[in-house]
Amino acid sequence: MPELPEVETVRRGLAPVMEGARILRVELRRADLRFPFPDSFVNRLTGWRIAAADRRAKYLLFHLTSGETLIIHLGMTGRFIVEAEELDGKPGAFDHLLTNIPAHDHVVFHIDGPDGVAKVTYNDVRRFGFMDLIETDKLADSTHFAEMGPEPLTNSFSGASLSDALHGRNAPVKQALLDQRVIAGLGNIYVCEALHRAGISPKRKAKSVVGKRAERLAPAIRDILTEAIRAGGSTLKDYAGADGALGYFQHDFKVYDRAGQECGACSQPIKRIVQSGRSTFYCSSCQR
DNA sequence: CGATTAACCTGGAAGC
DNA sequence: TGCTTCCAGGTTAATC
Repeated sequence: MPELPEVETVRRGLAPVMEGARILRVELRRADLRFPFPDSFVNRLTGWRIAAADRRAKYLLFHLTSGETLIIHLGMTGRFIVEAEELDGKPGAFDHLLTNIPAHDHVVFHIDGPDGVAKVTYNDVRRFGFMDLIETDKLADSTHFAEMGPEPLTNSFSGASLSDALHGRNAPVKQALLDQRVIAGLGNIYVCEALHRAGISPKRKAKSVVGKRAERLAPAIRDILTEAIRAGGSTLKDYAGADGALGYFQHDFKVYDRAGQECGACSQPIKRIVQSGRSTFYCSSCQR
C-alpha cells in the first residue's frame, strides 16, 4: 500500500506495537521478495529491540538497538497483519481481526512488545516489496536514500525548492513528480490529485513549473498528503487485517480513477491519458 | 545526462 | 462457464 500517506498510516499503526519490542524470532519463508534478503537477515534481527518506527518517503525504518535499521518497502501490495500470540491457548486480542490469512505471508516477526507477545506478518502478493538492513549511521548515504529528494512535509520543501528540482527537465511534470529524486514519497494517486488542486496540466513541461505555478504546486502537494494522512490513506482494495491502513481518502479523490465523471470544480468530464505507461487523470479545463 | 520501455509478479475485473 | 486481455498504489535495468 504504497504512497507516502499509506506508508505513514502503516507506521502509525505499527509503532505502538513495535516500538520497544524485542524480536524473539523471525520466520523467513523465502529467500527474496523483489530483491534477496540481506545476508544473515534472521540472525541480525533476532534478540534485538526495536527502538523506533520511522519513515522516509515510502520506506518504513525500524531502528534496532544493534545499530542497524530494518528497511522495509511495501512495493505495490505489501501489508502487515498484527495478531496477539496465543502462548497459552487463550484467544488473542486481535483474533477478531483474523479472517483467512492468504498464501503470501513471506516474513513473520514474533515480538515481545508493550502489549505482550505478538506476531507481525508481512504479506505481499506481488512481491514488489523488499527488506534491507543498513547501519543506522549510514542510512542517508545508502543506495536507497543517497539521491532521494526532500520530504514534502518538511520545511526544506517549498515552491522555490520544487522549481529548482524541476529545472531543466523537459519531461511532463507528471512524470517528474513521480521521480523520487525530485520529491520523495509521491506516487500516481497523489501526483494526479496535487496537479489538479494546483490547476496544472500533467502534460506541462516540468521546467515550466516555476514562479506562481510552483508556489501553488508545493502547498497543493503538502495539503493533499496531510489530508490523506489524516484520513488514514487511501484503500483501493479492502484488506482484512490489522495493518492500520483502512483509509478513506479514496472518497476524496477529485480526479484519480474518475475518468468520464464530472470535475467537481467545472463539471467537465475527467480525462484519462497514459504517460510513460501509467494512467494520468486530470481535468483539461481546470488544469493548464 | 535525460527520457522511454520493458520487466519484475499475482490476481481481479472486463470482454468475448 | 471459461478463456483472454487489460489493469493495478512501485521501482529498476536496459535501451535510445
